[in-house]
Amino acid sequence: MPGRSRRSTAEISGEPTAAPVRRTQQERTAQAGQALLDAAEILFSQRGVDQTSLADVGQLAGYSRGLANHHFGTKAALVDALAERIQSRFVADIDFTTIEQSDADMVEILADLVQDYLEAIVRYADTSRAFFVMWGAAIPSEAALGPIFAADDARFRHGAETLLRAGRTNGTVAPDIDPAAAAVAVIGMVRGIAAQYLIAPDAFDLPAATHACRTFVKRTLTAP
Amino acid sequence: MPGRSRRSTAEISGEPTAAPVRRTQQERTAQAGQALLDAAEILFSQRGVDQTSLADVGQLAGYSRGLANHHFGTKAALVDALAERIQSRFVADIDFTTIEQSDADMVEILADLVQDYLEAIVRYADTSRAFFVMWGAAIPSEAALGPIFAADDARFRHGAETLLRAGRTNGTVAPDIDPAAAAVAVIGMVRGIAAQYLIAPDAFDLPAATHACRTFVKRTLTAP
Amino acid sequence: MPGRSRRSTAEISGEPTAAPVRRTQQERTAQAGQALLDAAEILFSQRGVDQTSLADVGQLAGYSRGLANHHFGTKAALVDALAERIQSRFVADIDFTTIEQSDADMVEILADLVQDYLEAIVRYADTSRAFFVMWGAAIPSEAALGPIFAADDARFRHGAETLLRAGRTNGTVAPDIDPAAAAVAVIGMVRGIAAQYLIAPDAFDLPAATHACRTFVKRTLTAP
Amino acid sequence: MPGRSRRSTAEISGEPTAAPVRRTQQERTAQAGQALLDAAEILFSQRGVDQTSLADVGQLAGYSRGLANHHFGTKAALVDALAERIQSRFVADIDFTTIEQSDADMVEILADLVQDYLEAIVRYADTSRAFFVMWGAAIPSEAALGPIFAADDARFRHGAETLLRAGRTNGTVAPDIDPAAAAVAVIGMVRGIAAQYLIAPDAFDLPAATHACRTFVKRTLTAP
DNA sequence: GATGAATGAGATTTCATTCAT
DNA sequence: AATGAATGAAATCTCATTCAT
Repeated sequence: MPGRSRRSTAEISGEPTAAPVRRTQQERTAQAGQALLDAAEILFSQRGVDQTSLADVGQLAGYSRGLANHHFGTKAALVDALAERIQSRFVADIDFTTIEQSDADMVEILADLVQDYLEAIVRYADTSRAFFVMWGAAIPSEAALGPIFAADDARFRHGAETLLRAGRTNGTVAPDIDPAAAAVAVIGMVRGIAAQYLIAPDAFDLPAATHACRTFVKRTLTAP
Repeated sequence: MPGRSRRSTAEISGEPTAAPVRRTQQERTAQAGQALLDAAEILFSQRGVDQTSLADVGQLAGYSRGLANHHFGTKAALVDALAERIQSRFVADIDFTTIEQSDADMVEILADLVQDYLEAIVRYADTSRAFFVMWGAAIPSEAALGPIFAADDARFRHGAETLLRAGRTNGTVAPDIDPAAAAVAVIGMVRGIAAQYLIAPDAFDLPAATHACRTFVKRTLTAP
Repeated sequence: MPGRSRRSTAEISGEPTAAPVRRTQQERTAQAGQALLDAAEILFSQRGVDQTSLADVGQLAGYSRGLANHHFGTKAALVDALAERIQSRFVADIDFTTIEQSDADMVEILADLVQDYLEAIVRYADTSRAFFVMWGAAIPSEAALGPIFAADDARFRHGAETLLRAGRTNGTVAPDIDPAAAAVAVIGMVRGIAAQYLIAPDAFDLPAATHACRTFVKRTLTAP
Repeated sequence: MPGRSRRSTAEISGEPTAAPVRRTQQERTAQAGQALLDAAEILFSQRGVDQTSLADVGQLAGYSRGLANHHFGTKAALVDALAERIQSRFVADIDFTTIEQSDADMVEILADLVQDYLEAIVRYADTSRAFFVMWGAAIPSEAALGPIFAADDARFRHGAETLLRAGRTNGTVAPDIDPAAAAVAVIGMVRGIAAQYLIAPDAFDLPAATHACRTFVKRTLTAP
């Protein structure tokens, strides 16, 4: 999920948006759609996907029991739409083409991204939890969500791998590092830390773990 | 999940066990219970917890539609029992009291455990997937499974932390490492790699990622 | 249904009519109404009344999801309107007052009508099927359509009875025939043949059955 | 439908059977199944298939809202089962092999069957109406019931055709009659009369129509 | 102990109808 | 006049749970 850059200011309210003045049909529809996704996000984060009914979503959004189904057609479509929205909101806005030609310290950049990600988990706890709930629901081998989250994981790994490859080229990443394998490990580390945190937020010191995570990235990957 | 030591020989059949020689009632009950858990493990790994009915579990186990409920009382009890069984089977059989007095290289031991864990994921794919499915189901803030898996995570972290603390004492772990925070990161890394693998087993090279994971552990934690 | 005379040229398009030159509002409304009925006819014949939604009707007619309801007010009104239209289109254009004074062979006239009817079934298959679908829907004792189709059946029987009565008067129909009862049997025969055909058009030879039907009428009713 | 021989004494109660003492599971199930079909028969005859919910069926049968679905799995299965039951109850118990070698007057036999059928319609009005309701529901070209009732019609036609063919062989049926085509007409006649009657039982004199029907059969088919 | 029939709550989904544009 | 968004009732179907055998 996250990976959003530090200066991002996007807002995720977390509260069902009260419907203000309405204009065109299109706007009404778009507004309803967002309110429904906001509601789904909260409910998924609290109860999980399967324990949330479409009627609950519609009502928390301030609409009728039937609207969620009317708007999305099926529950699967709602889940897809929410996954899509979270992913697009949190996709790192990194210009990889620029990076590939840069002389910057790629390890430092990666360490910052990792830190951003883990800090975003706390800041956008509902959204993050909803994301991880869906990520977990994607694990069963026959899960419909599987391909969607597999693609998301792949995109993330690819981003990290690109950074590492650029770092090997410009000499800031240790040459004996396998970029693809290290990307799996780094993405795994942040996802695994986030999941532990979301299951039991008070069980450990997240800032300390975030710092440890930085240390892992920097000590292991920096060119000697 | 795993963390099981290399020499472990525990069996996870994955198939409904054919009933052998008949013994006492108690043994028959225990056997039925194990067969039901075996079946639940497979179904959870394939479809997830909510998409699996108790009737399915009973029938895949080779018994009646009603047995799973009769045996466990409620579905929640079955889920708990399975979580319990997987956790107890995979608990690392490490003698921490011995370790604490040892002067072995704690980083090496940890690296081996990490590798064991990731190799076990492939070997016991059904069991592992069932575990991660339940782990994911524990993320929603109101999830009944939350405390169970929070405790499991804590036990794991505690094991790693104990190792690291012993390593700092005997000088094999870098003194600037925070054992608790590093434990979170290491456990996160293996769990996160495992989850990525289970969502899309063919998306990356797991042995390479396992090697990268070892590298992270050794480079970051080894005393200079 | 049918009973239409051979020279009838009424058109039943079956396709959503493409809107031609625009005229007055009233004409546009009437045109939309016809297009909606055309669409309903096709859908009823394919799926039945209850499996057809008003939105489907509007869209097949080339209009919006909402128009069918807007135009007819309720679904029941649309069904009534379609029943009405089919019945009025197919009403036999026979001048009974003329016939009653005629000395034509009434058995021959009836046999021709019967044949016309069965030939029209094939020619206007969609319309016919829609009619029989609604006729079937009129059978339940509490069916709203009951009275409508009861009246239609009665009109048909009355037509046949009038012919037979005239035939008895002018000596072309056997005197021992009960006109009312024979009318029931004749109408039943054509309706029953038509229904069998519509349920399984390839199950028998309709022209042969039509010929057999003529034979029944002529042999039974002709005065000796 | 009918065609049942005169001496048949099978009972069709038409009232939800009060559940008496229960024995084995199998008997309980069979009893529930019959009670559900009895209830479905009544409801279908009153309201039609689509206006009858599975919950209504269960409750009229004296069971729970959920039983109809539990027992039959889907609504389509219930409809099939009822169609099957009515057909098997009313299938003419005629020994065709005997008939084919007989010297009996086949026209007389057919006329008796036709009369039996129409008299059964009145005697078993609920069952008959339920049958015709389903027959009507089989008319839409995409109806799932289509094949079921097409097969039933075909069986009936085949029975009549066999009689006529035997009659041509033994000289009791007019040689210029096409057995297959005449069978379509005869079956059509009784079905069509029955349908008219069920739509409006008071609109005409059924005994008179039955007599007319006999006349049609005898005058048309008897060998000169 | 084990089976499976029966219950009934709850979920998704469809759709006629109402209402705002 | 026409569109289509939104509502809410109702239907089918699933399934944990209870109960009789």
